[in-house]
Amino acid sequence: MNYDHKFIEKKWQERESFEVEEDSTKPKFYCLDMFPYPSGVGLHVGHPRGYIASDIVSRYKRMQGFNVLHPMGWDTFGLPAENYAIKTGVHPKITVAENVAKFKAQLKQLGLSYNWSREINTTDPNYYKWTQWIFLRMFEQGLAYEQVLPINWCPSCKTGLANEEVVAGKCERCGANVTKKNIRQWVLKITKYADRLLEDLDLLDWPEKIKEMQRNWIGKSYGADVLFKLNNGKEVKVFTTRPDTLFGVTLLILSPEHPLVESVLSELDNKQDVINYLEETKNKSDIERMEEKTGVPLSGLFAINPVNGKQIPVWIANYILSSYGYGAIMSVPAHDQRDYEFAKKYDLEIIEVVSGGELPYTGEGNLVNSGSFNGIKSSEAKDKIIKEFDSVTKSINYKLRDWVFSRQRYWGEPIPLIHCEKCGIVPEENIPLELPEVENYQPTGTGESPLAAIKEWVNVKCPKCGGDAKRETNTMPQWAGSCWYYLRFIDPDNDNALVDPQKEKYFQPVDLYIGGSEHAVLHLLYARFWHKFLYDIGVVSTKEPFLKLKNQGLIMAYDGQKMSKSKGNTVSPDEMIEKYGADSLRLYEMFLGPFEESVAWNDNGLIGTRRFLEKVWSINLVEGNIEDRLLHQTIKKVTKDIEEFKFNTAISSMMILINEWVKTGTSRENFDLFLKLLYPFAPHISQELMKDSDLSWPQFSEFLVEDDVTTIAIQVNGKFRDSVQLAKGLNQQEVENIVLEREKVKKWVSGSIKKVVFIPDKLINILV
RNA sequence: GCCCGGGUGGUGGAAUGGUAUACACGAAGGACUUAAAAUCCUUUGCCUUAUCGGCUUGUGGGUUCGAAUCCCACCUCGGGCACCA
Repeated sequence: MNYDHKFIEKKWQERESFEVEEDSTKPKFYCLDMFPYPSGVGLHVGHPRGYIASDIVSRYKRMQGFNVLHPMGWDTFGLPAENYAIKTGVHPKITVAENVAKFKAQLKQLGLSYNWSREINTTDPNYYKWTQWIFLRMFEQGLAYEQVLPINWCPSCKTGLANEEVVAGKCERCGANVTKKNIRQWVLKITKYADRLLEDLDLLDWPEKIKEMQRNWIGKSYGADVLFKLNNGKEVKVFTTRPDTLFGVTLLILSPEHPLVESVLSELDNKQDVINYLEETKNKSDIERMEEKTGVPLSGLFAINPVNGKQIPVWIANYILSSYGYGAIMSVPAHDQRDYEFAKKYDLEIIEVVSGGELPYTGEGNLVNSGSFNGIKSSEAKDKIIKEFDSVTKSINYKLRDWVFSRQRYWGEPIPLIHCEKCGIVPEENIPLELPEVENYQPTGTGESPLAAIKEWVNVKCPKCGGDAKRETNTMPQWAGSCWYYLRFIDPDNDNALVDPQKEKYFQPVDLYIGGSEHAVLHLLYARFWHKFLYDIGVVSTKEPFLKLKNQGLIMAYDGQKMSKSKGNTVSPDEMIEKYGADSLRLYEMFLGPFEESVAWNDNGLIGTRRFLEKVWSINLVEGNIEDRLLHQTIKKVTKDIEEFKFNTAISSMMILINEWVKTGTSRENFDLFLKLLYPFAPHISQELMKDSDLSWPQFSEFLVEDDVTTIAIQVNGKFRDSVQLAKGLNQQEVENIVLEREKVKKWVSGSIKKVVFIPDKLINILV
């Protein structure tokens, strides 16, 4: 009988279902994939790599007796469906439903063992009711606030963006150059959690790389605030990490957006120059602004250095960020690369205060030109200077910015707030506040979303005073729904609570989370923030949502490029499944290379795993239950490899076993043990061939794993010359006697033996 | 510029101080076949006609009885951050 993968895979996919018991007497294992945004083009072979790995672990854990929660859902708010609606007029709801159906069918074909009864969808009002609920709780606690400030603005998507969504000055979604726009927006106070988000990284079993990226993103710096008095009586505060260089300050520089600039304009000798400069910088995108350092003095204004009373000029410059620190700096050209460039360009004073090297020197050294601090090490001078001067105080700064949370687009969760002239901002507690139908999806570009055009939705009565009021028309960003979805899988149909506390205690945290590393500072940081907030208000019982994280490497196209529809280099899993079967595809994706590294796809590789399964299919069964050392060594190896995410070597060790059995045949009992090893990787064929109905993970025999003979490598002067099979446990003298009698060894050993290095059961090295 | 991670046959890769190139693909030769496909067998790092042997894990140095593996310098590829004071 031939191996008919189509028949077998259909049969077992119809037969198997994987619902998880809510039995708290059994140990649980929560194994989660980052849920996808279902795009219109469907999956390519790169997508399922992570899903296959999580499926292997889920099946393996079930076999070990765990109650495995392994759900799947859909992250369906966002721009692609909305842009498609703008182009075609088809409602995003319809597009999303089609795409979800397509993705689901593709995942099912792969034989992935999801708990489908727990499926969720972020655009379902029963789901986003709770996204809105969390927002309202944040609003109550003052963590969601309204502000009008220049923020990152994508002129192509016509919406504001969070810092995390700007990549190298470009919009993360569409690649357009990001500009600044002054609009009203809702902001979440993620900075309140900066320290906890930083410190709790230590609790996590995550790739060091991702943790480091989050640390850098949070960007905690220790230093000092310094208060400079101006000659007009006003004050400017700056942040510095180098209070030890205070005697070298030759300039005070403000960002063009600094509030002081506006207020001193009339006092300046060069008012028109400054106005021209402000106008010029305002019209530039971030990228243009970063091209060259420029600045202009505020003539007539000077500041007094608090450590030595020295008068220094005040400038504005384009390289000073308004969003970091206080939007102003003390400039020390001798010990800062940027300040040095700037001072050279405008021929400004440079004073060396730390000795140690060519300027600009940014390292440690002894202080010079620093009055009574001369000769002190710069590392010690920091604290001494802070202690000495009242206007210099210890301070900490973060790169992390609060999260700009409103989008001027249609396809997102409505922000459940009402603006009342009398009562101010009033929460809409009648949730879900559903997204209304709209005729025109086109973003307005005015700072309002298309929802603003729907008068009957916008105009409401104030829930507090009953007077005329208007709804907030901004929507939530892409990332809102994915901030807490892992909690909803625990209790997807609960209408009274986000999640039942008992169930939450049982299933949380996620034990294993698998997904791409592109979410390192987006989803993974936002979700940790929301989780910590939910912990604070008693909704969840753990400090962190995801205990262990694994990032799958990308699967590159045959040409070494990233797979994408536009490059036309994608490979469809459907085609591969049709031709070789889901089991072969699953094996191949895991066999390709180390899970966390990116690898190039090659259709031909599938032939190898298909041949392997055909060999498995036609193994000769022989009488008697032979004690099979290789089988038990394979059980040990596969078990260890799954635990360590080394799926490629697990499969290669199974191949070695099967290559042996092709020659020798094996017993029914031994074959069933092997099929259980294969089951997590290739579930359909394994079940088809298995006779044993007990699907538990096989144990290896310690006795059978150990060989009683060993191969000893023989080196002469460190060079490998020969090897010999010997019984285990021989001592050096015994091995030496045997080895020195061998012809090959005699040939190389001439003259007296100086030294012998002996590693029991492994190696002998004779030095002559 | 700074911070991570890599560089091993024709290809994907294995080996994290002890026989480098497991496993797989591809290629070459052979068997079966009227023929082809499939399957099976053999060979397959490089140099040397072959043997004997020598060389080989990006490059150069070092530590060690012994280095792909540890240390130093450099080259190179990939990812992240990027005026964060």
